[in-house]
Amino acid sequence: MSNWVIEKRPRLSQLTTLLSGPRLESFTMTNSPTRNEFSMHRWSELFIPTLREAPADAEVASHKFLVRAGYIRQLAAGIYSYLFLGNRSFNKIIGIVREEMDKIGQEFYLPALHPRELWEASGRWSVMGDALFRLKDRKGADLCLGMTEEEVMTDIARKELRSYKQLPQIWYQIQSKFRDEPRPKAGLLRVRQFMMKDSYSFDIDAAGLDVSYQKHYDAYRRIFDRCGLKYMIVEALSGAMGGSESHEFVVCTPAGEDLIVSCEKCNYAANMEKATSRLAAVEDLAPERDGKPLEVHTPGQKTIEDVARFLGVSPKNKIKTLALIVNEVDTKTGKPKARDLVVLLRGDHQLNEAKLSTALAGKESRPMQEDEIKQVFHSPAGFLGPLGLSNVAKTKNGVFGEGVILLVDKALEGRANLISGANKADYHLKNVTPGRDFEPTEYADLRSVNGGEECPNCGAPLRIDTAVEIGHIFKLGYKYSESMGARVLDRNGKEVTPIMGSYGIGIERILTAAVEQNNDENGFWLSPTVAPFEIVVTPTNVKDEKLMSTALKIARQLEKAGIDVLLDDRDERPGVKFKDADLVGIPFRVTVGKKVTEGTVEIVQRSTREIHDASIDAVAEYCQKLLRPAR
RNA sequence: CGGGGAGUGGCUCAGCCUGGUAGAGCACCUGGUUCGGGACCAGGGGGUCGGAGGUUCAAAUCCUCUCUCCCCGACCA
Repeated sequence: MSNWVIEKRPRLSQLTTLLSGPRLESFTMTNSPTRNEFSMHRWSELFIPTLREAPADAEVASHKFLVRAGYIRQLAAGIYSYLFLGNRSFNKIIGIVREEMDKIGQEFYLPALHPRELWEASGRWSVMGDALFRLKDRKGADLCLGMTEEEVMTDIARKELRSYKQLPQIWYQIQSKFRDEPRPKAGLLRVRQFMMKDSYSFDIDAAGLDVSYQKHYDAYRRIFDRCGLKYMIVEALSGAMGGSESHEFVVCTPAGEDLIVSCEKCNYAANMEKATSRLAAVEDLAPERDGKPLEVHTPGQKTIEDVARFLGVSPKNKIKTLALIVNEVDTKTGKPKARDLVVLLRGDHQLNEAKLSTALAGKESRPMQEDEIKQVFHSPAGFLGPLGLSNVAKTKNGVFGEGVILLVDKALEGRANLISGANKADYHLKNVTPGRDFEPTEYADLRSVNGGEECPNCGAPLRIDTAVEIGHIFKLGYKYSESMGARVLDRNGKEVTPIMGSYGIGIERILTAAVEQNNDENGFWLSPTVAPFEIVVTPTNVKDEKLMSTALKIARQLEKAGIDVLLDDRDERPGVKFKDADLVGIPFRVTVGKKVTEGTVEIVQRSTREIHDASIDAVAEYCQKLLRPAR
């Protein structure tokens, strides 16, 4: 019997003895250079259920390949099990995150199950709506599953932090998070349970927060670099409540759901919720007659395009009028109340709901119903405009006064002789000039950027890409520390509220993005730093003792060199083994085949398909050289 | 929540329209021949046809209800 059979891993019965015995610590399963013979990873003994075909319900590449490669299996909509390979890759990603985070902060492990009271203290019990998983315990008390851990972290801070001397603090954890997504999709891209690294910083002042923020910015770059991702850092919306700065780390891929605006020339990049652009000048129409608003008959012309065509003008000279209702809370009674909101945009522009929400200090809005429109405009939809609105609200110190809120996009500021609806069926108005014919409550940036518009920094054309968000950092400000009552004494013995930052990384999104970024028709490849194994050693025929002993020898050499190696010792035809090796994401393959008689084996790079011949004794050295750039 | 689609062996699917008691390919098990890109031959195991109710002598197939999954939209610090 050849020696490789003798050295097989112990059977389960032996294993039990080993695990209960004193050698427990030597039987670890991680990538350890001191691994013993027992821990050699042999494909024939592992559970790596590869599939020839993708499941019918998989659409995006990462979903298809992660299932086919035996990384994951679906348990329910948006809930996945990670099998052996998936978990290994996962743990490597987490390892990198942990190493880099440990350089700037301290790891905690917090509960996933939170009491209602905590989320009521921050106000998010009601704000989060259906996205929050809620449950009751046996006593009927309300609990929820954490989506993020601002509340828990801030709770610790408010109970423990007393003095400026204890600041700054950066606390992080790596934990399952739960979100009851209305529509989970695309495999691991949008799920209901996911692993997240989340960290929180507590500083005495804004300058301190800047430092904590920058530390995260730098750590995130190191993390994503080490994971081998090609990513972008873009400006993001910091939220309506007190936030001042925010960046998203994104990977561009058609499977993504975020829209990213970036400049082709300079380094300007922002997500759609935040992006702005410089607009090319538009020529205003010449005034007609006396230049005052003038009714024109426009029978049945309801859409912007209809009217523009009918009157022979560009949509850029038209005002788009949107009728909305804002949900407010009455400051006196504390009861919810609805308020009319009219938004004006240039005819060819689209409303950006995130920007609108910012302009409304975070309040939610919805389109008006037909009867509400009638009541406010005394006109059917399709012919709405700002003129004739009664009781338009004024702004005092940034606060809206009583009346209808009229928000006008900045692209309309300074324009003249525009066309708007006349608030009368089948009529529009010419010569409408903002500031003269009507006074807005406020001008604001409310529109979405279109591809091809000019970069706000340098004027070069902007492009729009879809992307996956893999990390997000932002300055929270005082939102949680204030509402939950975290206070410390400063240098002067005065009580102050610490300023916070919050920072997240989606662990499965790193894996997903990597697969999206690196795949072909046969499978995908990962950076050696996050691949479940760095090298797979593939003897083409396991019944050939010469091949098999050589393969085993090489695998041992590689392990001794500290390389994470998988030995494909299955009694399968070479084609099957090659196909599987191509599929499962391992970046290098050592093929032990017919060239062994000449004393060489092949080293195949999965990404490029480059083949290098190496002499059997020099394989380890060669592989180390290949792996070095990634490590 | 609105619209669309799909649930039949582990995977991909056929059968349903026109009811007669379930099939293919792959995977799996045994034996044999093979062995550098998902082999071949022979034999074999495996299915409450998503669930419940109804119609019928008889239901994967027709009817009603329901559950689940996928896609588009709404939604999404």
